[in-house]
Parts: sequence; C-alpha cells; structure tokens
Amino acid sequence: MLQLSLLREQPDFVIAGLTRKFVAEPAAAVAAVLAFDQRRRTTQTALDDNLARANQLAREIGELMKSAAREGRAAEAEALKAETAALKQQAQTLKTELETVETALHDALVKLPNLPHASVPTGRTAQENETVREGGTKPNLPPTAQPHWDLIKQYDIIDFELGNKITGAGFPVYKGQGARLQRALINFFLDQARDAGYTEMQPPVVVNAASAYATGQLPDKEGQMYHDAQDNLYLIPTAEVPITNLYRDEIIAPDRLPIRNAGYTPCFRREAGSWGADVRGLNRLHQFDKVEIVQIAAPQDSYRLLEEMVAHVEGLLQQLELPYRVLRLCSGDMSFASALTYDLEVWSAAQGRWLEVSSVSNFETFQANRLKLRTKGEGGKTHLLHTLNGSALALPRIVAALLENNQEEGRIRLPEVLHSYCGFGAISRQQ
RNA sequence: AGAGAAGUGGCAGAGUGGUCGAAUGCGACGGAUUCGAAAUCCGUUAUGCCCGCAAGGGUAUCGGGGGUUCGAAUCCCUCCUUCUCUGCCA
Repeated sequence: MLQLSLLREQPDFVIAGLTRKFVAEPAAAVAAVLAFDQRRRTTQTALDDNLARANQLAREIGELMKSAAREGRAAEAEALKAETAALKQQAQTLKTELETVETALHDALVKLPNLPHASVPTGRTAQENETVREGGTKPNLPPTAQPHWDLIKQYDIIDFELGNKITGAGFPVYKGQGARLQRALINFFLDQARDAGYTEMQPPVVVNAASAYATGQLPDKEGQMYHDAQDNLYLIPTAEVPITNLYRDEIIAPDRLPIRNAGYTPCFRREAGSWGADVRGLNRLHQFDKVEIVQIAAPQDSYRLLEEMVAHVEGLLQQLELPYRVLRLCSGDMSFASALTYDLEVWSAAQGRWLEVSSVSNFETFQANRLKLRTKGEGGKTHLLHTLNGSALALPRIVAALLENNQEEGRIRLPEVLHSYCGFGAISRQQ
C-alpha cells in the first residue's frame, strides 16, 4: 500500500509513477483518495472535539457527584448528564461516518500499485524487459535430446501419475535419485544463504488471514491460495509470507538492520487459469520447493542490498553451471507491490526457452506500510522500512534445466557442487 | 478435547468504577560527579490519528471485538492466546 503522505505531498510524482504502471485514470484515482482523506480529517476533527467535550463533562459530573451529598448539587449533575446524552448520539453518527470514509479511503488506496523505481524501463509486456546481463554457456545438444518430462520418465525420478492418483494434477512424486536431488538442492541453497549471512528460519507453511493480507496476497490474490475454511488458514504460496510477517507490527532498532533471513518451504499455488501449452512437466506446479531470502532494510541501503541479492542468486546459478540471464522487468510486467524487480532465468536447452527461476524485488515501503514495519530514526520519529525478497532458488525449473542441459548417453551428469550433497555424481537408471 | 487460572508499557509487576497512558522496580538513553569507570544523584523513556509553522493541544489504545455507565485497565458478554491438571497423540 502506498503511503498516504506521499499522495498528499507529491501527487504529481505519484500520478507519473502510476501512469508508468498503466493504471487507468491515475489522476482521478489520486484525486479520489485525497478527497476521501480530506473528508476523513474533517470528520475526525469533529469527532475528537465531541469526545473532548464529553470527557470534560464526565469529569465535571464526577466532581459534582462527590460534593452532591453535602451540597445538594445532584440536580446540576443531572443537567450535565442530559447534555452528554445528546453528545453521545452525535458521536455515534460521527463514528459511523468516520468508519465509512476510512473504509472508502483504504479501499481506494490499496487498489494503487507501487510506483516503479527510476531505473525501471517503461513498457507493457515481457518483450520490453531489459536484459541486464547473461552468464554461462548454452550446451549444444544432439537432435535426439529430450525435454525433462521425458527424461524424468526414462530415469523414473519424478512421477506425475502417482501424484495425480494420491492428490491431483501438478503434485508430482519425487522418487529415488529424484527425491535425493531435491533434498540436495535445498541443502545447497540453504548452506549458501547461511554463508552469505542469512539466518535460516523454518516457519509454518499455513498462515492466518492477517499475514496473507499484510504481504499483499489478500485481497488481490485470494483465489490463488489454497484455503482451509474451517480454521480460516491459508497455505503459503511462498516463504516470503511467513518470514516477512515475522516483523509485522514491529519497530526495529536501527542497529539490528539489515535483517537477513532465509527459509526453505514447500509453496502452494492454485494457479487458477494459468495453464497452457508452456506449462508441461515441471514448468508449473501446484506444490513446489523453494528457498527464499528476505531482507528488511533501512531505506538508504535497500537498493545496494537488492544488487547483493541478485549477485547471490547469480552465484548459485554459476555454481550449478547453468546458462542464465538477468532481466530488469519493465514497469508493466512488474508485480503489483514491487518498485524494482530482477528476474533470473535459466536456459532450458531441450525446450529451447528461458525459464524464470528467481524473482528478486525491492518493495520499498509498500509492504512495510501494511505490515506496520518501522524503525525509529533521528529525533525519535518512526518511519517505514524497506522489504526485499527473492527466490534463492525455486527448485522445479532448476531441476528441469539441470536434466535437459546435462543429458548424456545413459545418464544425466550433475554439477560438481552437488555431488557431495547428492551422494552421486550423475543420475542413472539404477536407483 | 474437558476442568480451572490468567492476559497491563522493552521486561517484571501494582492498580477492582472518576483525578489512570497507568505506581514501583529493572533495563535503555541523556546529564551531573570521575583522569576514566563502577557506585550515586537528576532527568527522559509506548503507538496511531486529528488540529497547529512550531511550541503545544485533542483523541483513541491496558489480548481482539461488543455491551453497561455521565465516566471502564477495573463490571458484563464473546472470541483469541497462555499456564496448571486430566485425556488423547507424531
């Protein structure tokens, strides 16, 4: 959620940013918010004055009651009581109005996306994303090379049919060397995060509505989460949700910043309506594994830390010997909450396409505003912090690329760095 | 899951209808003292919102929500959480 103070103080700046995000009628949207804000303030001033008067009367009545017995002033007290009755009625009306206008203000404000950072290229679609750099070398595969959905059957390491039987489509079962590869990747990613200064966290994988709301999954993406209606809990779509919410409603001492956390969790996504030709095999799943890195930073440090995070993820891809590229997303392709996002994609050789394996974003104060995540600055004033997160990394597409890019006759070679984690150096037919 | 008890400021802990955003202690911060430190002394030490250039003032918040009352941390209802005992269980 954008900060109301920014709309008040720099409406033109906000409108310019919203325009770049292709928000319809940005000037009208900002004007509507400001109008609600104005109404809210006059209403609250009226209510506060009313309550101040009522409080004062209550004090006076208290005094009169004390002296009533010996001075016979009960009648005066009764008169004042009559006045408070009128005030109360008025206060009730004002309270209702305040609630209504606050809701309207809030509803208008949460509809506005975050503003793109100055370095974000303006553009509507993924075609206009900017390639920042590429790394690694694309392999030259023979024409007989197979896509990963065939390889996993051939080596019997990931079984979609079994998952379909016990759960449903998009919930694969990892078997034997496939399961061990998953575990190896998770451990490798977590160890790398720890070495980079992140504290490992193991959060719950279901969260309450307040958490889902604070990081922005609710209300916008309600239909994309699995929901347990009985207890009103949501399965997390990413570890970002619980790990960021650890700091909901907190005032963090400046000397604790930046806070760096990492966590492995399974992630659950309904992916309603997003199935198509490009989502075969591991390209899109309802449940997948991911290690997420999250930082909470002072505003002046956040963009430097964002670059660090991208470098960390790049380092992982380099160690996995995967060809990759780093994209700076254009304004129209960025998520609702992000101010600047880098996507990292790996080359999936048999499919002949880039697969997004990580998205690293700076949300500036957009999430922190809903989280009420603050710090105390000069003069004891509180102000919002910046939140950042990134995948480091999501497993399925990494596995897809590893399988496709490294396929050889009768085996799939694995990068050196995984050998000790897996306990084997190549996937072969024996389990 | 059943029975009982409890939820107050960074922590501990008082407060059972008015002068309570809240005693006291600890911690933290600033100052005095000191060559420096300890000890001691003085002071400061929750958050949101509204009015105001500011100084300052107002308002709300004592687990959440609702109610009674002129007035609620205090009484009532409800939900949540924690603790103790019993039961069940990886």
